[in-house]
Amino acid sequence: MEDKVDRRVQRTRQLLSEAIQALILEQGYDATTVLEITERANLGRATFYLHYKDKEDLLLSTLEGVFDDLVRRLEASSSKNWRLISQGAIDLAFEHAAEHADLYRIIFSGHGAWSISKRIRDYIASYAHKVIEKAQAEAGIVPRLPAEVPANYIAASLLGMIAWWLERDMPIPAEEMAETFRLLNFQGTAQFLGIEAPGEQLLLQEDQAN
Amino acid sequence: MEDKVDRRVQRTRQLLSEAIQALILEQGYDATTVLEITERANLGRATFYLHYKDKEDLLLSTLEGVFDDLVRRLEASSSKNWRLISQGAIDLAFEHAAEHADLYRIIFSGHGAWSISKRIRDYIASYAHKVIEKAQAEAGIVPRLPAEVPANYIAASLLGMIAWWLERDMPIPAEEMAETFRLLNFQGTAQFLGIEAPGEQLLLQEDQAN
DNA sequence: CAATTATTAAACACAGTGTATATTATTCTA
DNA sequence: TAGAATAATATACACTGTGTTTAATAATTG
Repeated sequence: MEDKVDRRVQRTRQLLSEAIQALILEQGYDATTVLEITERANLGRATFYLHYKDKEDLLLSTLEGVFDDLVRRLEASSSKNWRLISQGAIDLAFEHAAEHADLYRIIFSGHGAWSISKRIRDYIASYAHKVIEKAQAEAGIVPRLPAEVPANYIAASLLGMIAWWLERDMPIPAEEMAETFRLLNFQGTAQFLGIEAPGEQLLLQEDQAN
Repeated sequence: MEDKVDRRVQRTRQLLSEAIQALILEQGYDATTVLEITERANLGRATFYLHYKDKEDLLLSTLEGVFDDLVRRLEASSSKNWRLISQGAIDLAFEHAAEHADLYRIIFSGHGAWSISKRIRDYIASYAHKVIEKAQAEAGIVPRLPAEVPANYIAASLLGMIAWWLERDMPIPAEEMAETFRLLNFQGTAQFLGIEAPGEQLLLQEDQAN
């Protein structure tokens, strides 16, 4: 499609992108300088400023790509059935994180990537928002809370689980994590405490130790 | 107790602490310089380095205080009954965030405060870990997951809800947020979707719209 | 009051940033 | 494949902010 971009530009951007990723993982965001990035990429420092405003600009445009990829795959997996949608989206989230683990680590490591992290969270929340409303309409449920609240709860807990999982170097396979997350998120944590949840009268069957 | 600290030192640290908070809220962490901090505090720039290594050092020691306060209050509210403990801890978390909203905003705004944010999360997770194990032992439940997983799930979702709540300028009172969090966290989100949760055969009674 | 300790301004070397320029190298395209 | 267009480069420059040192001054302590 867009073959009009000069090869040199493609090459330069690619090299800078790779260099900043490697350096951030090695030394952290703050410790990484533009000079180091261009040295690692084997480019002149002035070249950097031909393409990016500053370090953050380069990092954001690097992460942007991964985020777009996630969005594309989520939209592509859309089906009519919202149950399958939410099921698939959760699978996809963990798969995608595993696939781009290094970049996700940069995102979750906080520095510099905060705006991206927030955008991902907001995107997931709005995605969850849609699913919730669709499901509620279908089931004829009268919402007890504005959908925004559970939507953000879902986004925060999902990202939190992914962050924790990556920090621990993914000790559990992605599918299992997705399953575990569904268990915790749909059913709640009460099942682990052997209690009925407070506030609402909801009966939970609990496993009995034998 | 520790009255041995020179008044001038107390005053200087206090002023620097206040100055950096105000400036970060006004301009963000990165944009704030040591010179600006000392000007705002009406102190010489050299004085800064008599007390702190750098900007981050000052910020961390500022936030440390708030974190210690939270921990102290959590330990103080300890009772024998773990149900009350977890109930009270959640209330306390939202109250404390509301009370120190500005500082929490700095923490959640990512920059510079990441290590504090992580420490708070880890502390909450270990707190939840203890509660889960106590509850499981008491109820004779055979854990289906290592307690670390639900513990981190709880920590992430709690902090996520607090962050969201502060970002939206606390549109809901703290007690209500705590109640909402308990609802979502203990019972899960399935109740909002009108489904039984997947993976496990667990019967949920759902509200029927009339 | 005298001793101690904190604050201060000033000057310094330094690291990193972002821009401008003239030259060289690569690529596009006709 | 030659010529036009564009990209990369080295170098130099001004600038901002950092962190340290020094010697003089001020505040606190006992």
